[in-house]
Amino acid sequence: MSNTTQQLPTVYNPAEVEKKWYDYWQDKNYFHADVKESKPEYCITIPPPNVTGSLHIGHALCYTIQDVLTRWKRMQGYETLCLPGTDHAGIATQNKVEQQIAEQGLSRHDLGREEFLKRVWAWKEEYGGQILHQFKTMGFSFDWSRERFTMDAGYVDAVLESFVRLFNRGLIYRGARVINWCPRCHTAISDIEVEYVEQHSHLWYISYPYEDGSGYVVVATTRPETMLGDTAVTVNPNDERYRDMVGKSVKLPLTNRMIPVIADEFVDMEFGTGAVKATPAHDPNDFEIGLRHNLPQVVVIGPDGSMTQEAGPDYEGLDRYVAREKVVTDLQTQGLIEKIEDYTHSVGTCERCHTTIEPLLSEQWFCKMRELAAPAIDVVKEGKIKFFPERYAAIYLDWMENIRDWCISRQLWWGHRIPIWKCDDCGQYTAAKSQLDACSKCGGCNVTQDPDVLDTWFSSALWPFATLGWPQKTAELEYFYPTDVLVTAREIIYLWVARMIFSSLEYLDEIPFKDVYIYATVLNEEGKRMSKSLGTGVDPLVLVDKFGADALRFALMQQAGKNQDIRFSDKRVENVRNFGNKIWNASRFVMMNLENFEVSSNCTAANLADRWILSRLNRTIRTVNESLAEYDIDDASNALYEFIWSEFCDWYIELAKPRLRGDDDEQSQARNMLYHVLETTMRLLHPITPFITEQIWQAMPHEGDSIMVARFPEVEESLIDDAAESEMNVVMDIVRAVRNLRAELGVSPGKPVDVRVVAKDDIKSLVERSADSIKALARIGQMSYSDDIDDSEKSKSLSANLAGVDIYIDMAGVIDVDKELARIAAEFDAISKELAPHEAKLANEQFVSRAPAAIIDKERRIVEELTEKKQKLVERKQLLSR
RNA sequence: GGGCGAAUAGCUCAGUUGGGAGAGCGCUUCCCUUACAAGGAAGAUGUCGGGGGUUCAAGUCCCUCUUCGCCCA
Repeated sequence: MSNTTQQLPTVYNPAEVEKKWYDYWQDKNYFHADVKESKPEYCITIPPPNVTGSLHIGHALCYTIQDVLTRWKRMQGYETLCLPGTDHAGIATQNKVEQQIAEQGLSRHDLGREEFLKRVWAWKEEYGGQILHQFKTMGFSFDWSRERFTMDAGYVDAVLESFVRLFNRGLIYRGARVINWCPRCHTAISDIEVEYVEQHSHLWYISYPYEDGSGYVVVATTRPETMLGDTAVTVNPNDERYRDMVGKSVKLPLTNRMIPVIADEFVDMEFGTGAVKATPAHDPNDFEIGLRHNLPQVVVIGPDGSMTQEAGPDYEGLDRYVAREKVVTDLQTQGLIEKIEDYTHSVGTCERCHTTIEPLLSEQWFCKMRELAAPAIDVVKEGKIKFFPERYAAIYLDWMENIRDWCISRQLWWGHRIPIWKCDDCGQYTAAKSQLDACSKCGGCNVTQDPDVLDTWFSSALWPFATLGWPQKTAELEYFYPTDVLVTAREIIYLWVARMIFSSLEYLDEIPFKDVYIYATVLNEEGKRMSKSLGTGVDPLVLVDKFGADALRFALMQQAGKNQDIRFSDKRVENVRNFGNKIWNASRFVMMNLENFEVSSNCTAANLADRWILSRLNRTIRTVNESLAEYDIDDASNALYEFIWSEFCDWYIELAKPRLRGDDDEQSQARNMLYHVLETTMRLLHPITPFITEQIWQAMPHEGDSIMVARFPEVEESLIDDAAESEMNVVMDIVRAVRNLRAELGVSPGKPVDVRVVAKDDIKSLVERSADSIKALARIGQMSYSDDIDDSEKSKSLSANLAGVDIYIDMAGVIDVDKELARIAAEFDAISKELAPHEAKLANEQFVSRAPAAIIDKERRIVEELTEKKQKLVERKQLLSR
């Protein structure tokens, strides 16, 4: 050990060391995992972030969890692979590049498909995957040599392979259904890409006259312009108000069409008048109703958001919102608006461009889901895949059991082009992995490939196995698959977790991962969702600059439990930065005392403090391992925080100080213990705060090249020592009591006080054995013992009364009697208050007869203890009052 | 509308099978004691959201209400 440790700065500076160690780990190739049949494996394929993305706090949380697990398992001796990559993010990426070329006044149509895609690739090469570099700042130990992208060659092959298999199984079909259409992006988008926004609008009540002239039925709607596409009025069959109307026809205002009144259970009798209009081409629910009742589907709003020819000559070509105004005005003119109410409801908007989504009847490719879903339901029901927290399994199952067919086509250019060719001669579709020149059905040459691309989720559903080489039968797939855990956000359960599961079962007949851990949503200090558009986001990299990656990681992990959402604030990270500094200084202290230190392999306790700290250390090791296994990373983090700060630093180091000034044996023992406990603690902490632990570990005597490949601590049960812990608690109580008295007396901290200890039997022996410790920690000059002391002496002293032991500080008669009496009175009240419920329990016959003996004993002990304290206070009061 | 979660110290949150209410931040007092002032020591602070119920015993289990949040429709 060099002397230089003494010159180490008293403040830990993360910026100086973090990059250095990350480079070191990469140089040593520690992140890389290979097929090693002799070793157990552990594998995570990280949920690929969007290639357009940059790191936000939710990512920081999600991927830190994965890195903690990865580092933990690696240290436990598993061949550990954490495989990174990005997702091509069809619509998001395409939008980025469209915005870019729009600055030059160009649209993608001006460039043409081929040229546009070149631009997108160029953009991807230059700006894409920025987030992966940011991951390095966070210290993530991902195997960069295996980085994947959902559009790299091998991955494309996996996508084509899976598509062709599904198509040939008859699970992919073309159909017309109501999908989420973005009139600005001109594409279908998935449910998750729809953001619901509260809007203040109106509820329009429109009268539809009965054909037979017998009056009107009034329907309420939030979208009057769609009435032009109505093909029925729907009521609930149980609704008595309308029972007689079902089967009648009404005249659809502003058109010449007659539409029927039908009955369908779906209708909510409470909404509006209980009668609603059905527009099968512009509402997903009405679409379903339409199918059940064979209603025509009239498309009145086109893909660009303006009214179609079907809307009639008065409206054709008008924007849907202009048409809304006109429809209302025209209806009012005819006296057909019964009333208009204010109404607030959620409106779907495109998450990319915030245009209001148009539910639109559209020809798309769909994937049949029932058959695929069935085995995916079973594996969760049978517990082959477990959710953490468990409750999310129900959410998954509920969605799976009510699954709808999946719209997989997108009217975009950036993505995996759908490998289907349509034959212009026979009209048949053929799916093929490579360019098709002739129709597989009729042999004709007039085949054209479908212009659309696949939903991005179609490809990312293959992530856990496509990244490991599927459809090739690779050694990686054989060895690392199924992966161990998927860590993801709850809104992804349907779109991703579910699809990964059924895809894996379909193509590999195997689950993709054993566990699914759903992490918390990160909120800001006000409890609002962090969002870039709301400006409520926190940039993790700013926090890393300010406090270090370790601090951010630990702060997130402290809150990464199974319950609540996380309210995040800088203050927490700052606090952890201080914790890091504490560790740093504790380490400096230990290292200052390790000159010429030889590591000895065995470390045995020589006294109570040693037994205690080893016991506490091993309890911490147990907690950390057990908690990580259950994804209770908050528990692991807090156990470490508590152990390091409140036990090792506050007590053990202080207890070691006098021993370090003692004889050679004592010194050697203390140094050995300090070294051992600190070194073990660093290994235990490493998965959460990799940088500082490496920095300290490297500065200590150590075996091996890096803490990240050192062995993770395992609990030694034999070192867990209840007796030592309870004895140590007595010692700590005595020290606290003396300090308390000193504080009350206003004795300056440096000045020793003389103390008389009155205790009997085992406590007395304990105090005698631990005298050096107690004297050092409480700054006691002379400490004397006796079985009792006489009243005159008592009256000259200040005292503290603990269980089995009393402490007196001789005041040489200069006690402020009034002050002391007041203190006694206050303590008496406090103890009485504490005692009352326990006495009440024991006075209760029911309790004594029914409660377990151990509990009754415990209550008796409490009462005895408190009563004794009370009694002593009474005596003391009498003494002082004389 | 359906489902889920939350309500504990001024603030942010822990509280495992029911058995003496905890931490961090903030606050008060004292202290630069040779690891650390990003620190140390000593303190103060709670009708565990309201109301019922089960039990010898409820922050913890059950019912109900209120208020927030999320997911789905």
